[in-house]
Amino acid sequence: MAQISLTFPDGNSRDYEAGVTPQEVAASISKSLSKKAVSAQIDGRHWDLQWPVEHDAAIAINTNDDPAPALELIRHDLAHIMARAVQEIWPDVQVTIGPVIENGWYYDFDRAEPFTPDDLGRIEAKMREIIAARDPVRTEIWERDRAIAHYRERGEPYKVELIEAIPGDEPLRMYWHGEWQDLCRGPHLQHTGQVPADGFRLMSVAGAYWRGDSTRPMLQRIYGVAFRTKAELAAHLTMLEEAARRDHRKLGREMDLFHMQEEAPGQVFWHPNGWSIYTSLQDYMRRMQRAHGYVEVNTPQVVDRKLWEASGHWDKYQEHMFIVEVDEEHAREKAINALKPMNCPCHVQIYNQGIKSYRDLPLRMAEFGSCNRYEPSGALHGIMRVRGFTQDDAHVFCTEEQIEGECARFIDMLAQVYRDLGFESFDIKFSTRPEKRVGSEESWDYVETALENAIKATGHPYTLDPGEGAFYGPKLDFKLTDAIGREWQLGTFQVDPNLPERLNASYVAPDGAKRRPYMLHRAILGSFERFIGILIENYEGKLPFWLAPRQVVVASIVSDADGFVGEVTDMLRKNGIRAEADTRNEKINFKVREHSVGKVPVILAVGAREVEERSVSVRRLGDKGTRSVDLDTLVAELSAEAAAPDRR
RNA sequence: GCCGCAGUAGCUCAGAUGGUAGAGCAACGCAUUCGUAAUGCGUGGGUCGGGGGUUCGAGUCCCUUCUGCGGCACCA
Repeated sequence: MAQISLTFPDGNSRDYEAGVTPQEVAASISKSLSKKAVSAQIDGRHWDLQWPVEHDAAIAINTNDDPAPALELIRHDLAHIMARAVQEIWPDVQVTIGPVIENGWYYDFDRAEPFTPDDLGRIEAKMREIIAARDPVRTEIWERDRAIAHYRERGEPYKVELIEAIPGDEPLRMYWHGEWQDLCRGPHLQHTGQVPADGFRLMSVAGAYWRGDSTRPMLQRIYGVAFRTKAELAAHLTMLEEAARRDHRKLGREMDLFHMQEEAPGQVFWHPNGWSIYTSLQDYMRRMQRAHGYVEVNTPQVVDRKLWEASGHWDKYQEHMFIVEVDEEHAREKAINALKPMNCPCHVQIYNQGIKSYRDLPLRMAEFGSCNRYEPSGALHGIMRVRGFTQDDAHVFCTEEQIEGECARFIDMLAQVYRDLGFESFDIKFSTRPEKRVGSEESWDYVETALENAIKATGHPYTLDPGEGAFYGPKLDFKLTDAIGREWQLGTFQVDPNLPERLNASYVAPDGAKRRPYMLHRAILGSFERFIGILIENYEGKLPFWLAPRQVVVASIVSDADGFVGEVTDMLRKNGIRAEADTRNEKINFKVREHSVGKVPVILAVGAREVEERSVSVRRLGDKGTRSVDLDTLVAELSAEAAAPDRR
C-alpha cells in the first residue's frame, strides 16, 4: 500500500496509507479530536471526514469551533434533513436543489399543492425527530448511468436534468441521511445528531423558478436559517427585528415623510417633511456637481418614439416604458410618445446642438432627471423600487484619452459624497462584456482596458464581475454597507461608445476630422427615492441635523411661555433652521415623547425660568439629560450644525 | 410578470359555524398650566380595497379585478 504524507497546520507531517480518511487521521491524533471533528480542509478544500485522501496534502481538522466550515455543514445537512422530512410527510413531493445561502439554506420542491405556513411547523417537528435519531450519514460515488437510471426509475426528472448538467469528468456523489438518499457534492456531517436541534428555524415559503428561469416551472421553496447555537439563532432573529424597525415604509409613515396609494402605484407622494429631505439632498448634490465641473440641464418628459427607436430603447425596453398616445381629436397627427425612462438620449440632443470641438470636451452634463419606467409589479418595493423616480444622472462626453481622468475625477466626487452622507467606505465592482451586447470585439477590448486602467490608476481595490456589463459597454458599480451590515448598490460609471454612434454625436478633432465622442453614464446616489429610503433605514430615521426635516421643536412647558416660544422659533427660522413651535396644551412629558418618537434631533423646552433668563433647555435626541443655553450660543451652535457637510 | 399571503376607522389589529361592525392609539371638545418619553373625562369617525354572484340576509361563501407584503424573475 502506498504511503502519503499529510502536513498539519503546525507544520509537522506524518505518513499515512493512501486512501486514509480524515476521520482516521483525527483518530490517530487523539480521541477527543476524533469526537469533535466535523470535516477537514485538504489543501484548502472543504473535505468530508469520510472521503479518502490519496495524495500528499496539507490537512486541517475542522471542529464545531471553526465557524465557517461548521456553519456550512450544519446548513447543508439541514437542507437534506428538511428535504427528507418533507418526503417522509408527503412522499409524492419531488426534491430538486437545496443550497446553503447567507444565514441558512433553502430547498426547492415540486409539489402540486403549495406549502402553507402551518406545514412549516410540521416539517420542523419531523426534522427534530430525524436529528434526535442521530442517523448516520454515508456517501458513495456512482456511475453516471446508474444515477440517471435511478432517478428515471423514481420519476425524478429534475435530478436527471441536474446530473446531465454536471460535466462528464466529474464524479457523481450520493449521500444518505439515514435511508434517505440525495445527489450531493458534499461534504456533510457524520450523523444527523450533529446539527443543533434548537439552532435553526424554517422561515418562509416562496415560489421560485426551476433553475432561476422564468420560462420554466415554478417550484415551492422553503427558506431556513441556522446557527451553531440557540443564542446565535436568537441574535439573528433580533437583527431581523432591528431591520423591521428601520423599515423606511414604517418610518416614512411615522415621520410623515411620504405616502403611496393605489391610484399611482410605484410613485411617491412626498409630504412636506419628506420633501424637505429631498430638497436638502438635491441642493447639496447640485453644489457638489458645480464644484466638480458639471453643467446642469433639464430635458422633456414626453418624447416621440422616433428618438427611442434611434437610441435602441424602443426595441429593447419597450415593454418597460410608459407609452403615451395622444387622442386624435386633440392632436393634428396621431403621435406615439413615451415617458422618458432615462435621460441619455435627451442629453445627446443637447450635445448635438451646434458643432462641438475637442476643446469643448470633456463636457459633463448633469440632470436631476425625472424618469418613468414600467417596472414589473412584483419588483415594486416602498420608495426603493418605484416607477417614477429622479436620478442624479450625468453624462460625460469625452475623447478616449479622457476616460481615465474622468473615472478618477468621478470616484473622487463619489467618495466625498458617500463620506458626507455618513458612509465611510464602499466597494467597487468591475463588470465586463455580457453575452448579449452591441459593438465590435475590438471596441470592447479597448474600452474594457481603458476602464480597468482607469480604476487601477485610482488605487481603489475592486472585484471583477465578468459578463455583467451593460449591453453597450463595461461598467463600474459602487456598493456601500449600511449601519446594520446590509449592502446597497448605488453609484455607477459606464463607458458607452454605442449611443453617440446611434444618435450621431460628433466633435471636431484638432486635425479637423470629425470624431465620435465617448459617453460616460454615471450616477452617485442612483435615484433620490431609493437613496432616501436607504438613508432612512441606515439612520433609523434619526437623520443628521442638516438633513432632518424638522430640526428643532420649541415646546412650551406652561402657556405663559408661549410668547417666548414664538420669539425663539422665529429667531431660529431667520437663521435658516427648520424650527416649529409646540404650544399645545399638553404636558412637557407628552411633547418630549411625541417629538422623540418623531425623530426630531433637538427639543427646546421653555418654562417660566427660561422666559425669565431668556434661555432654553436643550434636549438632544437619544440623550437623557438636558442643558440650559442662552439664545446667542444656541443660534451659533445650531447654525453650524445645520450647514451641509460641503459648507463646513 | 410568476408563486404564496394579505386588504375592516388616520395607525395597529379583533370580528367560530353567514344575522347589516368593535378595541387601543390618533383626531376633535372640555377640564387641567403641569419641568423632560403617554393628564383625565367626553365626542365624532368605517358603502369592511373595487366589481359581480350565491342567499331572505355577505366583512364572513364563490368568481373577478386592483393594491400591498414575502420570495422568484427583472433592474437600460
